[in-house]
Amino acid sequence: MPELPEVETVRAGLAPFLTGSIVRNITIFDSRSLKRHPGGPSDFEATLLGAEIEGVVRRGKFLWMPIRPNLQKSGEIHLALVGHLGMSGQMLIREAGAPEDKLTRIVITVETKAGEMVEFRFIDQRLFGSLAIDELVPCPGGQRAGFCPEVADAQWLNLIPAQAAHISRDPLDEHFDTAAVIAKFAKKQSGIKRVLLDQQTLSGIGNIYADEALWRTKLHYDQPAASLSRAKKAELLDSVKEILRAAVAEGGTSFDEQYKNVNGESGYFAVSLNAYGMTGLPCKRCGAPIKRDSWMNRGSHFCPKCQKLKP
DNA sequence: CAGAGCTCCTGAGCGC
DNA sequence: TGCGCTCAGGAGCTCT
Repeated sequence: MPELPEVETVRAGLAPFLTGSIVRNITIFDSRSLKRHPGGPSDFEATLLGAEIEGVVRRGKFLWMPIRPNLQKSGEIHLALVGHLGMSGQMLIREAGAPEDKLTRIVITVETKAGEMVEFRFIDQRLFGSLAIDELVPCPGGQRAGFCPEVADAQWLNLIPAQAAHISRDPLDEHFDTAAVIAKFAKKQSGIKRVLLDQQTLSGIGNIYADEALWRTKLHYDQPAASLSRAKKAELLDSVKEILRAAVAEGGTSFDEQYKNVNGESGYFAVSLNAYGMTGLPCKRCGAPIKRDSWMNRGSHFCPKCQKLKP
C-alpha cells in the first residue's frame, strides 16, 4: 500500500478541497469498502449526508476527517470519517460528473468552501482499505493527535478515532519520541524489519521504506531488534526519518499503478530507491546484486554483502 | 504476553 | 485470444 509519504501526499491533496466542505451526495458502489463501519451503508449515508468536513488529519497511514453532522444531537460525541488505503486504495478528487475511474467503490460529492462541487472518490482494487465513521476519543497526553497543518486551532485536534487510537505516532510527528521507540526496540526479540512494520511500535512504515531504511543502515531484515547497539538503533531511526521526508518531498513512490495522488498522478520517489524492487541489480554501495528473500508472505530486498546477519 | 504465521480480497501482467 | 499462475506497498486475528 501507500505508506506514510503516499498517505501524506493524499492528505495534503485532499485538505484544500475538503476542509470546510459540505457533503451533498454519497454513492456506494461496493459496501465491502465500509466493512469497518459498524452501522453499514445506510447508517454511513445518514450520518455523513449534509455534514461539514472540518479538516483532514493523518497519523502514520491512517487518515481521518472530523465532521459536524447535519443533525447534531445534543451531547453527541465528536465523529470523524476515517479512511485507510490498505494495499491498493486511492482517494481522488474529480470535478463533479468527470468520467468514472476504474474500481471506484464509493463517491462522496462535496460542496467546497469556495462553492465548487467536487467528487471525493475512494478507489480500491483489493478491498483491504476502507472508509468508516468512528468516534473521536481523547489522545493521551493532550497533544495533537496527528498531522493537519491547515488547521491552527480546533478542539478536535487532540482527538483520535477509536479505531486508530492504538497506532503509535509516526517518525515525522512533532511529538514522536525517539528515545521511547529506541527503548521499545531494546525489548523486541523479533527481526528488526518486523518491528519496523509494527504500527504499534512506530507507524507509517511499510515494506518499501522498511527495506530502504535497512539498506541505508546496513542491517539485515532478520537481525533481532534487541541485538542492535543503541547507536545503531538511533541511526536506523535517523535513516527512517530522512527517507520518509525525502519521499514526502517527492510526492511518494509510485511503484506501479496502485498509488496515485488525488489528481491520479504518480509520485517520483521510485527513482531514489536503493533496495526495494532492485532484485538482481548491483547494490549502489558495493556492487553486489540485490537479493530478494520471500519473507512474511512478501518480499524483502537487501544487499547480501552490505546487510549481513550478525551473530 | 510477546512473537510468528495466516488470512481477508481482487485485478493486472506474464508466459504458454 | 484465453487460460492459469504469480504477484501486490497492510493489518488484524489466532495460536503457541
